[in-house]
Amino acid sequence: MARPVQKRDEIERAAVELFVAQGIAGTTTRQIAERAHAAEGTMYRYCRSKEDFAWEIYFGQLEGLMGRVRLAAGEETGLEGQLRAMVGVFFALFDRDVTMYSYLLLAEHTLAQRLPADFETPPGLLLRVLAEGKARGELAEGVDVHEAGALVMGAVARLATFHIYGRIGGRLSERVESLAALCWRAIGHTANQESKR
Amino acid sequence: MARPVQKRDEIERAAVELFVAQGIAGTTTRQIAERAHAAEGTMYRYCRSKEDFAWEIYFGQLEGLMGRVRLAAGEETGLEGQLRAMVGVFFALFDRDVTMYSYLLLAEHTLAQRLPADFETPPGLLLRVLAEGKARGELAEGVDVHEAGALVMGAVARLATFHIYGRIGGRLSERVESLAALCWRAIGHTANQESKR
Amino acid sequence: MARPVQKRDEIERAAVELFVAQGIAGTTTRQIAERAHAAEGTMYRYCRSKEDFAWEIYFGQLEGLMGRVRLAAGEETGLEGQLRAMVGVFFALFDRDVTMYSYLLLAEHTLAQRLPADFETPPGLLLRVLAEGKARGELAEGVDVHEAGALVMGAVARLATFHIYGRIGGRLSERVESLAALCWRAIGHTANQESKR
Amino acid sequence: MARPVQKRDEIERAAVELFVAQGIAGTTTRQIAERAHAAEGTMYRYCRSKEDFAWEIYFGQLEGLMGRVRLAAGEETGLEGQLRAMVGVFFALFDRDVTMYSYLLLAEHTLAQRLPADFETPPGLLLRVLAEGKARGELAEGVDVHEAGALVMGAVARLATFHIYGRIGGRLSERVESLAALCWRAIGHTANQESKR
DNA sequence: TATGAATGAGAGTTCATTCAT
DNA sequence: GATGAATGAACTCTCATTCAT
Repeated sequence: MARPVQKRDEIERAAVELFVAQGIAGTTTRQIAERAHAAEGTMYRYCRSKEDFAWEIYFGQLEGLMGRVRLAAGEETGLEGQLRAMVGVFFALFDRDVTMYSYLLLAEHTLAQRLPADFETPPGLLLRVLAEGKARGELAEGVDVHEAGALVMGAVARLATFHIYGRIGGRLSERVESLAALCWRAIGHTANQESKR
Repeated sequence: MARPVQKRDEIERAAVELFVAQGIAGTTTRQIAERAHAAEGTMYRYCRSKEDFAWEIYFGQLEGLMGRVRLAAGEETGLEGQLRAMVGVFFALFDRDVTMYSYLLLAEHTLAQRLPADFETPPGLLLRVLAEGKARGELAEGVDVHEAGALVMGAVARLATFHIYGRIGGRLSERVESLAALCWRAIGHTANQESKR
Repeated sequence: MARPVQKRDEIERAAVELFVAQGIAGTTTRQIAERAHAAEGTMYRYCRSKEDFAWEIYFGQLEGLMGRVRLAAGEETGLEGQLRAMVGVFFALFDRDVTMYSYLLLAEHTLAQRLPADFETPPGLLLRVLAEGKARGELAEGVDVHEAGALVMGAVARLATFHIYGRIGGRLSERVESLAALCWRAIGHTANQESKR
Repeated sequence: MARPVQKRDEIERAAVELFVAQGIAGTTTRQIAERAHAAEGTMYRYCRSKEDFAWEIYFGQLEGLMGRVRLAAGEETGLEGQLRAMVGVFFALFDRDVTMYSYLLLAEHTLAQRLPADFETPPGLLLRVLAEGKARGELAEGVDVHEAGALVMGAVARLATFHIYGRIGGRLSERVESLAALCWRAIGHTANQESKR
């Protein structure tokens, strides 16, 4: 009977953009309101505090991302395929919404601590997948799961950073194959693996 | 003449610890003073503003780190050795002072933009070293320099994160060899490289 | 044509209850709306502002009360009877609607100043009645009208307060006789008065 | 070594004056600061919130008052003398500091609820003294303690109100004798008491 | 008539900074 | 050099009020 909700999405988007550029604590509610062409009070219809708002956006997006990553990884049977699929999901998000990707990266240091203890994060899932792959003998001999995980997760995050800071251009999706191959060469068990070292 | 600049170090340390835990904007001068057992006004004998303080610490530490990285890389001639040496410097800092390592990592998103345009950062140096190595034919065929850089830089940063969040323990210095080897298998040119793929 | 001004009463009641519990300034329109099961904007169909609303309720109720007090006092000729009648009216209101009684008491400090200069308030009427009684020789010798008024008005107000805070129970109407007698003993002129002191 | 505390008293006084005139919720921190010739932030060196500030002033003053009332009542042995002494303390406070007296009166409706359960308030003490007097046979026959208490407490409070609103002038201390006598006539047991009624 | 999303002035509070001591 | 009381701009958040539905 009253007017329909109109401003919520704009405010959320404005907030994320500013959070990414200036940090959460460094962003003022006035800046958010201005960028969203809304009044300062309006965002408080959707949250109890700025921190709360930041958290809800983070959690909602992370849940969605994790769902997609799990789905993608689940469709593959081999470790190599799983890694490629996961990288693909991350880079797809990057290409579709750099800002949100950056927000998830940035919020990791601040907000991830508030996640429920049993919530599986991207690094957590990756480490699990690698451990399972190792159990199936798909990891190269002597490779530590955590080092492998750091390598893959780090490569994905860093390549995104390189893109954000303008060191590379184009779509990250186009680099899924080559980056996954790079990683696989480091950690994967292949037929002629034994001849190495 | 005894005890000049007595409180400076305590304040600096307190500040960095809090910056790492809460972000720069999220840390108050009062918190810093309390943790350093100093008065609120004291830090202003050493700087003009909180942001200034954060910047000076960042810049000073980064300069020191870069000096050591350059030195270490300069003592090697081959790319493989250079990479191992650089990883060694990063992990040595981590083992000696996790807080400062974390601060440099965190400040990258905020303060790195204020660096002089010609200042070479860790990723910048790494990419240069990789490019030079590639020119010497030391990179595996078809490997993109930026992807290689993302992989190495990312692996280093992520393994530190894993340590900070308690996924792994021990000293990172003990992992220099294995992590460098992992990276090298992904990107390095070796004799039996041709047989791969 | 059915149900005109449907929500007004509910809103008015909710408002008074909250005003009594939290003060007028301390009560929000949202609280009123919630308690009245109405929308936030609805009360503005009945008034121009919250303060206005508080005032209108106060003035309307006070007018009604004053009418009843005047009527009751007018039916008596002697001072003793007049006082008893007035106390009776106050306590009748208390028993019928504690909330409204409390509201009139509370609003005295805030809203009474906005009353027209010629508006007769309960203490004003009481003092006038006492002064007229004194002129008829019905007040004990040497008794100051204002002190007598303070005693009667104060006793009435305080006994109500005692009830509200749970110090006494039962209906105040049952105490009209005894309290009026108490007061009369203090201030009234009786045959054997001279023997006192 | 830093400058000495200078503003606290001015701020407290300004706050109480405004609280009395406009209520606690109706007074803004900006108004307090202006009236105290202090900055807005200064009051937050002495309290955690405006409500807190109001409470601390209330509690401190009430404690002091109760101490004086108890002392005064304790110096008397008969009920009549005790009542006169208590009225004296109340009126002495009124004459010395009307504002504070008014504040204690006003805050009764709002803040008294936060008092510890075992805290004895003025009405509480009065009722206790009356009950003890009654046990000693000093109360007139058939007089209810609560009605007597309401009469005394109410008379004291109302006379002050009459003064505040300009109905009477002069010092209330000069009325201690006459008001106490009035009250005593209503409730006290005297030799020729039996002849009454 | 009633709703409740939106508003924005202004509230309470924080906090980087200054400066008398 | 060091202190911490004081400052006041700017912050987060509230809430009386408006108005499209």
